[in-house]
Amino acid sequence: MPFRVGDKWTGMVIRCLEGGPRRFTELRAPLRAVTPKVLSETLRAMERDGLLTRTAYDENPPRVEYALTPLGRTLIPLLDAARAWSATHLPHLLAARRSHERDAS
Amino acid sequence: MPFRVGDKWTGMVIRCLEGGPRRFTELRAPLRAVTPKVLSETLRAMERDGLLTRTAYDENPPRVEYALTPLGRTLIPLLDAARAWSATHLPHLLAARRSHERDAS
DNA sequence: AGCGCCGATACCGTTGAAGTAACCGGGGCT
DNA sequence: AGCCCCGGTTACTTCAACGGTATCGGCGCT
Repeated sequence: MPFRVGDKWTGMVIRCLEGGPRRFTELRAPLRAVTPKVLSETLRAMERDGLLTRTAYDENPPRVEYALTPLGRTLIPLLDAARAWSATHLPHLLAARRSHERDAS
Repeated sequence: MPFRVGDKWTGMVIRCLEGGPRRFTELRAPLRAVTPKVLSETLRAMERDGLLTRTAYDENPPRVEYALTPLGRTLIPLLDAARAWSATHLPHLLAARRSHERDAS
């Protein structure tokens, strides 16, 4: 794929926007670990790819809202599928990994 | 996710193994661009995670077969879904990207 | 002896995503 | 004046993935 849904943050941004538009700081709150720089890079890349829209309101304090486009929403089922896979199979994978660590030790 | 299906090669390896076990050089052939080093790194990581098995036959010349485990096969539907998404929506995404490039120029 | 096959491994360099820390401007509040 | 809020930007650094080239060991073939 020529773009990275597998980016560290793209998927989580989509999850946060599922329920409707969110502001920059509203995105930062649930994603504690993301720095403003990385978040703004992620958002700009997603806007460039037509996955979300950025709307600035000329108010005070400034307000900027990010919202998924229909194209962005088409990714939700894929994320759901990935999440379902993780719920079902990730324990097996981690168990396999641990047993290999045991072999090595 | 704590492991990278989004790795550059993991998905393609799964595709190549869908139809049955393959040897190291049989994997290299369809994946022309992959160097032996990167392929063996990918395969070892996948084996560690229980996605495939490695079987060495003590013959001459040496023969090693890689085969998907049941766990590895559970990823195939996800790859199918990703491929279907690409077929349907990737053109839209690329079109959006191009129109942003035009804005910038 | 020299060469090739197979399945790698060693060493080293490049690249790009991600993280860290600091700062900015415009407005309002005290 | 000094501080906070919001929505970022800039410069610098770190780190793992990826890639290129060279090489290895065991064996057989000629």
